[in-house]
Amino acid sequence: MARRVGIDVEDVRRAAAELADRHGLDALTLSAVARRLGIRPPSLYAHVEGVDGLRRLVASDGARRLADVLTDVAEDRSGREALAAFMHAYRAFAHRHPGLYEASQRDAPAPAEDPELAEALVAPVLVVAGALSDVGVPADRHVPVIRGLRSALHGWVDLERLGGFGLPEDVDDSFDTLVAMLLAGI
Amino acid sequence: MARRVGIDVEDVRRAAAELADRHGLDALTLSAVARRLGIRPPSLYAHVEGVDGLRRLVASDGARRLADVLTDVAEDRSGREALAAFMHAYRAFAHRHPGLYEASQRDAPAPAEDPELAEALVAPVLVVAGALSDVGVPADRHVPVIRGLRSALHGWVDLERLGGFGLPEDVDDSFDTLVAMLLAGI
DNA sequence: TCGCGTGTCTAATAGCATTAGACACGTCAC
DNA sequence: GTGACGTGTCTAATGCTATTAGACACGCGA
Repeated sequence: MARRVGIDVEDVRRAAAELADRHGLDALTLSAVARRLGIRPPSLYAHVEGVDGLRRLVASDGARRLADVLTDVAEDRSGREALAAFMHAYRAFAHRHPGLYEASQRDAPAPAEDPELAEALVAPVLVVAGALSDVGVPADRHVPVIRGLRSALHGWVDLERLGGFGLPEDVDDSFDTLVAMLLAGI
Repeated sequence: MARRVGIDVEDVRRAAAELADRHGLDALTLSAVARRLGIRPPSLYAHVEGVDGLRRLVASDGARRLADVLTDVAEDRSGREALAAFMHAYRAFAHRHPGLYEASQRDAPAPAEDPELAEALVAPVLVVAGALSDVGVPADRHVPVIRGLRSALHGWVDLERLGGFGLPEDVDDSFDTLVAMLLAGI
């Protein structure tokens, strides 16, 4: 009555990511993942370090995929066009993968614990820094400006997730306004 | 062995708010609140509707207090000065009351369920709208601009809470940059 | 003084994470 | 081919959480 399936960490990651994206990060429990994989909850301890490990797994997956998307979208653009594309890609990722996105911000392992991930996260920063240089932002202002852009984007998608925009005005249009505001403010 | 204390909804609110601010919103459980009040968890059901009710209680308290602070700070100012003061007050509140702030964004009851709260939340919006008019933003652009400001502020304090700003650069200075960026972008 | 409502309690159920320890199965050495 | 070992599962048990049901004490008002 054992060895029914032969689960893999990759299987756990896939199941957890789908669960988080479909039912929210709060629904990401060991029990739910085990149910989905057809095994019992304690069996998961052979693959991840408890529920914290499960969350880290999803978080690093999400962070890496977000970083890849953001790096790619700005690859063959520059200046304002690159920045605008970057911002739209950020929001699009959060919409497509709400669970992965939330996990990537909440539970991402510290750089010291996952140096490979930390390195992957540098790429989009460099891309944005390049675009900022294109539009004349001096290098010593890159960090604060990037922090501001990141805050605005994260805040936007988080408020969308929380249902924070109650008024009937068009949300896509408002996002375009935010992009324009940020580009003008840089 | 009953009627030891004589707890009040206000007592529950106070205990819950302090717990959330000191140990994070995840530590806000019926068990923890009951322990702090010296009663047993089931006794709390006489005051709130389970853990969801507890969270709504904290959330509406936080939302109202945040709205009051924001309304007050911009009261005797106008234009850019009012907007800058508003933004700094927003961040300051989130720092002083991290649990209340997070709850106010995550668990605030829907306007239909708490009309009185919904009305209180209108005040800061009107204040900001007035300041936007001061600096020449047409009324039909107020909603998208306010959404953008709110996103940037929420994203900033959320990333601060999550420990998202890893680099050594000064965070206060970066926030000033964000304020300047937003004011320039409006 | 008696009754009733308020606010507490205990007891019990159920879901979650977690640890300990048993065991089956495939693989690899011989 | 066979035996041992490691991998990955299982059951059993513990503890914490929320929640419901139902008992009961206390004080206030009739």
